[in-house]
Amino acid sequence: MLEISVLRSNAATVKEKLAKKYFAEINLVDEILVLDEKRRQIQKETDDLLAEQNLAAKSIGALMQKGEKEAAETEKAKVAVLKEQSKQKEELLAAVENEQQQLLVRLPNLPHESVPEGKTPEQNVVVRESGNKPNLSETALPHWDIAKKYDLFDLELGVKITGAGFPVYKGKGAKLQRALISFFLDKATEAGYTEVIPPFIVNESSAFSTGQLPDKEGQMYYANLDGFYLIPTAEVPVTNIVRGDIFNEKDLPLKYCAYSPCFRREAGSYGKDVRGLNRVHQFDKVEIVQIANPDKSYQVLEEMLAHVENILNLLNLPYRILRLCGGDMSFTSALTFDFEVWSGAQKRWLEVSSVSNFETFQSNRLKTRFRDENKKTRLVHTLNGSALALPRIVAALLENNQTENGVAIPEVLQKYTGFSTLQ
RNA sequence: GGAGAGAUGGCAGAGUGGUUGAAUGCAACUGUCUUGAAAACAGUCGAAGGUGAUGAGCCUUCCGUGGGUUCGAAUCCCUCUCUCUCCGCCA
Repeated sequence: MLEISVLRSNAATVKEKLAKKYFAEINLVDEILVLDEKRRQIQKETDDLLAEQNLAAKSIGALMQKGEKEAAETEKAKVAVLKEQSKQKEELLAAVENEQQQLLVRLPNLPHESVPEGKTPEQNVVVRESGNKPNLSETALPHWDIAKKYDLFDLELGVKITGAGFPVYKGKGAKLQRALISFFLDKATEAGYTEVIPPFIVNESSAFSTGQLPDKEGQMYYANLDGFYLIPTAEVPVTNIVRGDIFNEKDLPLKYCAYSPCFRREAGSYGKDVRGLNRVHQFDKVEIVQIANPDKSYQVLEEMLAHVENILNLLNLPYRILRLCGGDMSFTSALTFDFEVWSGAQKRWLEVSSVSNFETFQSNRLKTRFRDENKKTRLVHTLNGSALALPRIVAALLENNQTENGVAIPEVLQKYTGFSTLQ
């Protein structure tokens, strides 16, 4: 949620930036500002009425003590009138505040100045490409066929148990999942992130604070009996750890990492793009989150990018980094970099990580602040990134490392898997 | 699931109708002292909104949530949520 103060002082700039994100309802900005004007006016009137009442109540108390009953009764009658007026004002105020909030919540975050122009994924900018694409023979198998060959995971079985998009990992395939999770968590811990195991279902407040609600309920599984949502990413519970908190400047940044399964309804297309592990409803992911001083958050973002890049290098996967264009960025993000790995048999790039700075968009909802050097409270910046999401990593590993004698496991993973080849 | 108790500032803990946004202690911050630190002493020390210059000051709101009673509520009444203790069930 954007800060109202930003709209107030920079309406023109805000509109320009929203246009860069291809936001369709730019007129909302003006509507909100009109409401804001109205809100403050009513606020003032309400406060004045309440102040009058408070004074009267005090004087009644004094009169009662002096035994001046009649004078007290006169005052009481006066207060009754004020009370009626202030009650009406308060109701009006609540209505206007609510209306303003409803509109404010619909504005996406403003893109950072470095965000490239563009509307579609094709216009994302490749920052760099690294690693060598494997030379696979024409008979190289896509990962779903490799999985079948070595019995690593079974999607049909998942259909029986749940439905499409819920893989059942088996044997060495399951072990590989566990190995990757441990490897990723160890790397994050080495980099100073505190490991947490959060709840995998969250309440409405949490889903609202990180920006999943309102409007994105379609992406999440919902346990309606309790009003809980299955998390689409660990970002939601982990970022909500700091909801409502005020930190000292010296305590920032806070660094958390967490493994979690992620549940996404992903109402969308079916077909070859979503075969195998390319897109599933439940998958595993290790997430890194930082709560940062706003003056340093872009350094933090760089650090997080370097962290993800390092892991991909260790896994020896060819990857590229994209700077997302305005039109392809998420609602909540100010700047996002996507990491894609090359999947040799499918011959396509697969997104395995998305690293973003949300600036104050989430913290404004979370009410997460810190005290700066002048003891003033300021909103923190929140950042997060996948480090990493497993299914497409597995897809790329299987495809790129396939040989006639099985699939070679990257050396860094072998101490976690306990085997060097999948066969 | 049943019975009881409770929810106050970063923490602990007073406060049961009238300058109480809230005693006191601890923590924290600033200063004095000290070669430095500690100790001691003095002071400061919640948040949000409005108004003002993003200052001072002033006003409003907030003592789990939402309602109610009253001229006036942290304090009384109701709702909900959560926590704790005991019992039951259970990985």
